[in-house]
Amino acid sequence: MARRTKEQAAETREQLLDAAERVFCSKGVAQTTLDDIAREAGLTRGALYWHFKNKTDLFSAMCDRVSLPMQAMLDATVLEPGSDPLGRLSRDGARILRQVSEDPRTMRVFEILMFRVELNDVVQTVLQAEKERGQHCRVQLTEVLRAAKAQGQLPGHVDCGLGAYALNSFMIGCIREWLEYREFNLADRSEWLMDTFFAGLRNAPPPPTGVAEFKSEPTVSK
Amino acid sequence: MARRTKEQAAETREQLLDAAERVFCSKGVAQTTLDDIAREAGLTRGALYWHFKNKTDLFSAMCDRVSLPMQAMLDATVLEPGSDPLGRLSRDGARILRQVSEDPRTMRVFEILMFRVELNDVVQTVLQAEKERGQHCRVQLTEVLRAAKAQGQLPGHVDCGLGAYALNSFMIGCIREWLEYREFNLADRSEWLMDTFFAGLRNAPPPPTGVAEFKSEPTVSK
DNA sequence: TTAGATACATACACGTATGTTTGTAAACAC
DNA sequence: GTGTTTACAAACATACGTGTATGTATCTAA
Repeated sequence: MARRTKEQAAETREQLLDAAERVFCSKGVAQTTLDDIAREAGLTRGALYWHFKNKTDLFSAMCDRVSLPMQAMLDATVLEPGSDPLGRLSRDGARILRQVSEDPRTMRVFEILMFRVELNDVVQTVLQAEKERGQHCRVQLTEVLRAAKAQGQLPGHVDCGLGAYALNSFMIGCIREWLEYREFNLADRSEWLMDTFFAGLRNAPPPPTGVAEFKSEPTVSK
Repeated sequence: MARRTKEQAAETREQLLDAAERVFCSKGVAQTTLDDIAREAGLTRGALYWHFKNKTDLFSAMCDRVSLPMQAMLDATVLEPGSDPLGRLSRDGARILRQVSEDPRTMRVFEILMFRVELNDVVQTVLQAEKERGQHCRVQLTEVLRAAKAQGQLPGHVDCGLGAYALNSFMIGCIREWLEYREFNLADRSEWLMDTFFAGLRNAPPPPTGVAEFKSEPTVSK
């Protein structure tokens, strides 16, 4: 094959990433061969090994294409100050649910991360990064809930760390279950779902007595 | 190796399933070799191929050891009639969260199903069965929520199908996030989490106008 | 204009997982 | 007590994916 211009080479790189998204999504990461991806893109493994070190490197690049922008969006919304923390949290959550259900790339990568990849050595570092992003996100959510409590939007007895965990769990669960069944239009329901969750937080019962705050708990080893 | 009695053979079969649980959980299903499992059990692949047809068969048997009892429990709690549907749902949900965080076998199998398996051909039929169990579960949850609404425990405008989806998503998300981070004692918090969720359902805002009921929505194809 | 770098395609060597076949010692039937 | 079946272990054949080495046509810079 002939050498191509830099722009053309960058384009084939994107084509390889697109092909990886599709094949990973349909066959699972471990089950797909590098040859599968190359052929899906109309190329050979030579092109793949030219642009990426190996399967791990390709997977990492594919995840970054979605994760990095989403991380930036999360950071921006959390850092932005305001007078209605709970309302903004609800709207941002609904926006994420909408994006997952409407943007094909986000949808596919989430589906891969939730169903089509297993935590092992080949993707360990990539998923470790995703895990740390999730942890970072929960810390930020806790801060926002604290601000909401300070402004009287939440009852004083709510454990903000646990509330952030519940919020994160609810959204992850909504995304996962919707991706698995796709029985309804998630975008139309995302606001109701988020509002309903926060209605729960605002009307939460007091925590059980004798149980320490979330943050002071020791990490349970595996 | 010598032939062993029937009881001893049944015992080695259990040992193989135990070993599979451990190795699947630590290395991921696709990444583990049948030789890995056999050696973890102190045996050889000969024993494995004697007791199971192949990796798929072994995986299936391992899942059934946990899924079937849990399915039975769910069915029993849903079918049992009573005067406080929401309260029983909350208690049963908390019980499941507790079991996941306290029973090692349940914990490992959930971890495998959530993080250490990818949906591909080798486990397709098994995961398909799990998926149908989930669907069946949601149908039953919808019925319970309808009963709760009929008894005045829920506002009339709540879409019970969507509520069941939210409940299921919340629990799946709680289990998934707890398994991933294990930052606190889930059993101590399970009741508060469930109560908080149902507080949200009881105080849910009315659904957006112009959006059809959950059940009448067409299935979104992939 | 030409030498070298680039962007791939092709071919090959290697390791490794799988399924199967064969071996074998003990349990069980008779 | 003998034959047969059981419950595995050990050995083998096969296939397949990876990584790398090599080939090559084009682009680019001097």
